[in-house]
Amino acid sequence: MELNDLERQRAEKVTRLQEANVAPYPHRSHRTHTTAQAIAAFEASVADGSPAPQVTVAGRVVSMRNMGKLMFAHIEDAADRLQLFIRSNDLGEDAFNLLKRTVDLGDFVEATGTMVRTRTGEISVQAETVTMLAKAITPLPIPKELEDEQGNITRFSAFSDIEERYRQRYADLAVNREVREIFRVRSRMITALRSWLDSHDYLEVETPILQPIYGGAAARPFTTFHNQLKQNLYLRISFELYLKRLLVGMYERVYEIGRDFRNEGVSYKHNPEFTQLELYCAYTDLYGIMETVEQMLAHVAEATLGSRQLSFAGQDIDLTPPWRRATLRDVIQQATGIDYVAYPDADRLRTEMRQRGYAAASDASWGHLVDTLLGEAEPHLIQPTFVHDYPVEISPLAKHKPDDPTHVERFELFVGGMEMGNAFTELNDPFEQERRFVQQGRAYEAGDQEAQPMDEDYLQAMMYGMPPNGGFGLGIDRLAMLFTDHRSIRDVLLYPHLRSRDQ
RNA sequence: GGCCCGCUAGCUCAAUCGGUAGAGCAGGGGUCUCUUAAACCCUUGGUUACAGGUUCGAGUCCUGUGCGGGUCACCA
Repeated sequence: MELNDLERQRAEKVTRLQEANVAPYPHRSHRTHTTAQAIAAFEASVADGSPAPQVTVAGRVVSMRNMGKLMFAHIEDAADRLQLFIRSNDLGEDAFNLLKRTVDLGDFVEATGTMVRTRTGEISVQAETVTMLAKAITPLPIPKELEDEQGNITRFSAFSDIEERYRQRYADLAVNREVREIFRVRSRMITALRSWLDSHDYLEVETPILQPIYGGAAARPFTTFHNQLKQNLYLRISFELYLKRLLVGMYERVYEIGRDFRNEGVSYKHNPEFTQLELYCAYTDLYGIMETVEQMLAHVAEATLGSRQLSFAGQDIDLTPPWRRATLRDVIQQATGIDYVAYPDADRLRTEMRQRGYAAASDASWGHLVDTLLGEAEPHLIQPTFVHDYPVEISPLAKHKPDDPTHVERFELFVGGMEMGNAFTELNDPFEQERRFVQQGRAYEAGDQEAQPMDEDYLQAMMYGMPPNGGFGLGIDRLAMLFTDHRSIRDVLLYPHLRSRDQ
């Protein structure tokens, strides 16, 4: 370990404790109360006139005010802070002086004593003993805080360097309480999703992450290799094909929450690995899925935030069903003035787009150009909106509309200007599915690296008969962004992907 | 990948036209038995991201590299 000056001073304090026969890292704590429980116990004793409770509390030292033979400190545990009122008289001179010479901000300590109210009215522990639980060596950037009459907290020189916060998330979490809350919200949100799905007869399953053939989405995969089997493998880009095989196997409602991996650009809304919910439901279709999604997410919002209304990027969003439904054609026409149906091939659509001042890559297929146009509309889709009826070219796993073979029964869900999810009436005709795979193969050979490879085993499954069904995929990270009002996916990932830094 | 911005003490930030690298907090030494951004006195701490260049002299100007942020492209 290479230590800087401050760390060296703290390491010396470890030695000082050892010399005084005090363990700097004792095996266990003897906490009897969390800080909140200690305060509650004190208030209860005041209410019924019983003697003030004796407690042992534990936590990280987050502030200290030393006054010679008297010391005030706050400790913080997972939820709250509590003041320690430490007097030389109560501890004994030796113990008090040792504490004074060895304790730093950031250390974990335990204090035993009686709950009291100090002269300024703050509920505190009047400590009889203060024990080191874990000496911190690297100083944590714990900011000073000022709380006004209304309880508003002003922080001074808070740890705010974005890069360091991501790289050393433990330090970020330790000193920025609101960051801890983000991940509590995220966890509640996922719990609520599971609970809703479980109570609607969905079975949670797990499917392979290491796959010999990837598929189910338009994306480039990560590749890896099994040494002993000498087998090339891909990290999954979606769960879709494995989940739909389970409908062949007579489960009617299945879902999985897990990680997808896509070997693509990193941005404020893309991380190389991200969390996805996919669900499949037999005997329903795209329109049934719309209702499922509305009900589910309205429930999740209430269970997580206590409301169906939320605020994201300065805009009020209402998740109360029913949600707006609009065709892709209408949405694009409203945003760009272009009716893509009137330009049914890539050359004509490209020309029209360029005339109207939109970028259109020379090598882009018609489907990609339509997708580019959707990108123009996306930022305007603030309230929850099901954008439905997509061109078949960019939807190889969806069933076409009964009256229009050029479009499929598919929607993408947009909220807050972000794409949140994607759903189809799932294709279950093995002959049609084979033609779509062949078409994708041609696209791949033509240079589309996101085209999906043929999956013979998936076709085999479908040939045994797959019930008509609807499926839905939801970006959990993006939902977390929405629920916590953060515009960067990195803010809702505990450990976002970052480049390695030179040592 | 293109373009723009950033990187200075443990943390948050200064540093004028290119002229001795500073402050607050944290740390160390003191005073102080009801403080709460405690206060007061003294004080340690720097490869200015890295490598090179221009210059008598570079945190500052130039080139390159790294990392991050933004944006465009890509990406359902």
